[in-house]
Amino acid sequence: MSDATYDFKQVEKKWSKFFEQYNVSNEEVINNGNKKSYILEMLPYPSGKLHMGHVRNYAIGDVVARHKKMLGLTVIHPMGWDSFGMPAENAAISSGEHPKIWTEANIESMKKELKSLGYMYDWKREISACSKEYYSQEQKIFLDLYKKGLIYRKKSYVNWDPIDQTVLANEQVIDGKGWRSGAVIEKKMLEQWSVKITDYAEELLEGLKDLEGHWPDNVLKMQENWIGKSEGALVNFEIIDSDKKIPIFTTRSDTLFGASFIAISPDHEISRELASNNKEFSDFVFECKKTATTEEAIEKAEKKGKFTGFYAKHPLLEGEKLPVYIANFVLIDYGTGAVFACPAHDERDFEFAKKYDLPIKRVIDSAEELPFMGDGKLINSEYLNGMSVSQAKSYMINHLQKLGIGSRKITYRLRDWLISRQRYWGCPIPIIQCSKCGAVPAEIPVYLPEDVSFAGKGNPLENHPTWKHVKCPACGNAAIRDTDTLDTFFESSWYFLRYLCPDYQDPIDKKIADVAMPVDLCIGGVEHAVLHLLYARFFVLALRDMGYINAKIPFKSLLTQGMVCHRSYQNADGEWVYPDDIEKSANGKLFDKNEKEVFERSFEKMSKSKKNTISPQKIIDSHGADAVRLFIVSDTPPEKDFDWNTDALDGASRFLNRIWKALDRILQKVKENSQGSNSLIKRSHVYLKKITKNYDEIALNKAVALCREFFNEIERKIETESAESLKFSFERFIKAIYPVIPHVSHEMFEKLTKSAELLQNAYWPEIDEKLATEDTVTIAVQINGKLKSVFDIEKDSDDSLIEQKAFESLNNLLLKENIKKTIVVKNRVVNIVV
RNA sequence: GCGGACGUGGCGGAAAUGGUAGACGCGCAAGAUUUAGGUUCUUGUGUCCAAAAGUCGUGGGGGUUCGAGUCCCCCCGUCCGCACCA
Repeated sequence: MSDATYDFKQVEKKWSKFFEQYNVSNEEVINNGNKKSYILEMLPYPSGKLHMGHVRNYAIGDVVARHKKMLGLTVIHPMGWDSFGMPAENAAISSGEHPKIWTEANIESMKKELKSLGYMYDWKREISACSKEYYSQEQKIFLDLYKKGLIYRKKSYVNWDPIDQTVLANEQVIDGKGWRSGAVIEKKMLEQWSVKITDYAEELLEGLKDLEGHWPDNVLKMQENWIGKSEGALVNFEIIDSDKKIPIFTTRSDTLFGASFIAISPDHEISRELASNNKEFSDFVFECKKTATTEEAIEKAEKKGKFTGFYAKHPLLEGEKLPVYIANFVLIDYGTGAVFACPAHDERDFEFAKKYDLPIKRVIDSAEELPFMGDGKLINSEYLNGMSVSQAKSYMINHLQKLGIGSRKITYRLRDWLISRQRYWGCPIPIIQCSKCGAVPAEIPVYLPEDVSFAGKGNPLENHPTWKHVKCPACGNAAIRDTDTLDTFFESSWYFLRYLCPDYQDPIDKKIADVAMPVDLCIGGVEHAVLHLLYARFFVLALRDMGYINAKIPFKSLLTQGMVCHRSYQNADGEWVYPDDIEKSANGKLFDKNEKEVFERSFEKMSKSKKNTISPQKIIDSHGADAVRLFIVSDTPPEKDFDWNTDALDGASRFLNRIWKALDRILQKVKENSQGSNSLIKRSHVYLKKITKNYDEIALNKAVALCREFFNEIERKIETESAESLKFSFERFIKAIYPVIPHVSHEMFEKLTKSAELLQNAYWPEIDEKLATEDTVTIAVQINGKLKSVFDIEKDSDDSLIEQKAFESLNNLLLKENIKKTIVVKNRVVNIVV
C-alpha cells in the first residue's frame, strides 16, 4: 500500500455505498427526543443537473449534519424535490415529452449526482412534490384552510398573456411583454384563490422577535419591511352634495389642518364609476394604468391628476372645501385607496399641488424649505399649536374618535397570497364550481389527468375533453372542476413536515412532528428571504391553529448561503465566452476559438446566459467528491458569495494527497513502534477545542483552516514524535476533518485503527479542558504601543515577573529613569510608556 | 429616496472581551528533484529601503485610550433589499 497518490475513485466508490444507506427511524428520534437535530437544506427544483449552488448548499448542510451526528445527536437529514412548476411544462411544450417523464428522469440523474458527492441523506424520507402521495395530502391541507376561511376567492389584477392564454408571474413579464410569447401583457381582472395570510400579519411580525440572533438580520429586516406595519388613523371625509363618503387612512393625522385636497386611486370605486360613463375619465384612468405596467418607469413617473368635480368637507374646518382628484400616484391596494394631501409636509403632495396650483399651508414650524418632513412645533392648527408631531398625532386621533369621524387604525403592507395558476403541472385545486352551490370541496384525492396535450394554447387542464366535467358533490348537478393548480410555493411551505412522515395517511404525523419540529437549521439561498420563508412561517402558524402541530416556527436557525460566482468573459463582439474556450497568447492577451480577443468581466453568479458555469459532474470526475467538498467549504464563510478559483480546487486535491502520504509514513512509524516526543497529544486537545467551536458556529472556513494547521503540525513532527502520539493525534485529525471529507477520512481511519468506529458511532473526540489550554503564552513588549520584542512565559505568571522579563527582552534598550509608566496585561502584553 | 450590510496584502479571507494585524489557503519568487514540462519538496512573500535597524500600514479625515481593524464623530465607496405604502 505505498501508492504515491491517493486513488479517490476507488475510495469514494467504496464508502459512498455506506453513506447512502443513512437512516434514522421515527422511533429513534422520539426515544432520543431531547437530543435530536433536524438539519434541512432547501429542496432543489429537478432541472436535470445539479449546479454549483446546490453543491455548496448541500455540502454545508452535510458537514453540519455529520458534525451533529458525531456529537451524539439523532440527526434528521432529508432530501426531496420541488418537482412541480413551469420548466417541466415548458419542456413538454417544446419537446412533447410529458412533464412527469421529464421530471422523474431528472430526479434520477440528480439523485445520482447527490449520492456521488457523499451527502448523508436519509433517502427513506425522500419526497417529491409532484408525486400523488405528496400532493394528495396537500389537498387535505388546502381544504382545511378553505373550511377555516383562510382560503377564499378574490378578484384581482393579473398579468395576462393574450397569446399563450395564461397568467404570468411578475418575474415572467419582461419590459411589459410575455417572456416566451413576446406579447404585450394585459392587466386582467380575474377571480382567483387567495390565502388570507394578512390575518396573520401581526403574529408573523411578532414572531420575528423570537428569531432574532438565529436568523440573519437582513432577512428579519426584509420580512419586517414586507409585512410593513404602520399605525395611524382612519378618517371619514364627506363629499359635499352627495351621500358618498371617502374613508382615508393616514399616518399623519397631525397634518390634518394642512390638508389641501384629496387624491383617490384610478381604481377607486368613485374613479371607476366616473370612468364608466365619461370618456374623459375613462381615458385618464386607462392612461394611468398604462404607466403602472411599465414598472421601471414608476420611479420617475410624473404626478398626474384629474379633478373629479367633487369637493369633500374638511372634517375640522367649517366651510373649507377640499377638491377631490383622481391621481396616478395613489395605490388602490394600500390603505383605502385614497389619501388626503398636505403638500407642505409630503413630497408627492407638494409636487402635485405645485403642478395643479393647489394651496400649500404650513402646519409644522421649521426654518427649512417646504416640503418639510421632519419634526417641529405645530402651527396654524388651533388646539394642536405648540405640540410636537407625535403629541399632535395622538391628540388628533383621540379627538377624531370623540367627534365620531375617525378611529385608530393599523395597516399592513402585506397582501394576501394569490395561489391560482392557469397551469397543468401543479397540484390541482380540489374544488368544484357548481352554478347552484358555488364552490364545493371536491372529493379528494384529485389526481392530474395524464392524457393531456401541450400543443394547444392555455392550460391543458382547461382543454382536456372530460376531466373538468363532473357532478356537484352537494347537489349532483353537472358542474365544473376548478382547472387551476396551486402556486408551487404551496408545496414548499410544508415539505419539511412531510419528511417526518412521508408515508403517513394524513399530511402530518403529530407524534413525530411534536418531537422533531422545529427544524434546527435551515440552509438555503437568500433569494427566498421573503416569500418562501414567510409562507413557511405562515403555514406553521395556520397548521398549529388547525391542530396539526404544536410548533409555531418552522426553522429555529437560518443560514443563507452566498452565491457561487465565477469570472465571466466577453469577446470583442460582446458575446459571452466559456472559460474553457479561452486561449492565452504570449503577450498575455486572451482569445476565443475564433481568435477574437476576449476580455475579463466581473465575478458574477454562475449562469448559463453568461456562460460562466462549471459543471459539478465534471469536477467530481476529475478531482473527486472530497476535493470538491473541501474546496467549496474552505476559504469563504458560508454566508458570503464564493468566487470560483480552479487553482484552489487543485490545492484541495493536493491536501488530500498530502494527508494520504502522511498516513503512510505514520503507519510505518506505528509498525516500527518508534519512540519520540508526545507533544502532539496536548496539541490535539488544543486544536480540537478550537475546531469544535468553529463547527458549532458554522464557521466552516475557519474550521477547515484549523484542521489544516493541525495537520501541518503533525506532518512536521512525524520524524520526531512517538508512534503513540502520532497515532493519537492523526486519529483526532481524521475525526476533525471527517465531516468535510468523509470518504478519505473513513478509509484512513480504517487503515489506522483497523476499526469501523467512525462509520458506526462517529463520536466526536472528547476534549480534556486542562490539556486544551496552552500552558505558555507569548507576551508582546511594546514601547509607546509599538511592538519591540516578544517572549514566552508560563501562563498566568505574576505581573512582576512578566515585567522583569519584558525589560530583559529589550536588552537594555531603555533607561529605567525615562519610564513614565508600565502597563502589564496578563498573558498578553507589556506596554512601556516613555 | 428609504432601509440594511460591508470596506484588512496581488486574491479568498483570519484576528472573544480594545492588547504581537495578515492565521489558513490561492497566487507569485528562488532553490532542490526531474531529460523537459507537470507533480512533489524546501525557503521566502503587507509597504518603503541594497540589506539590517527602522518607516508606513486595516477606504479617507478627526477623536477617545498607555494601546484602535475593533469604540465615538464626519466624509467617501461598494453591495443588497424595498421602492409613489399616504
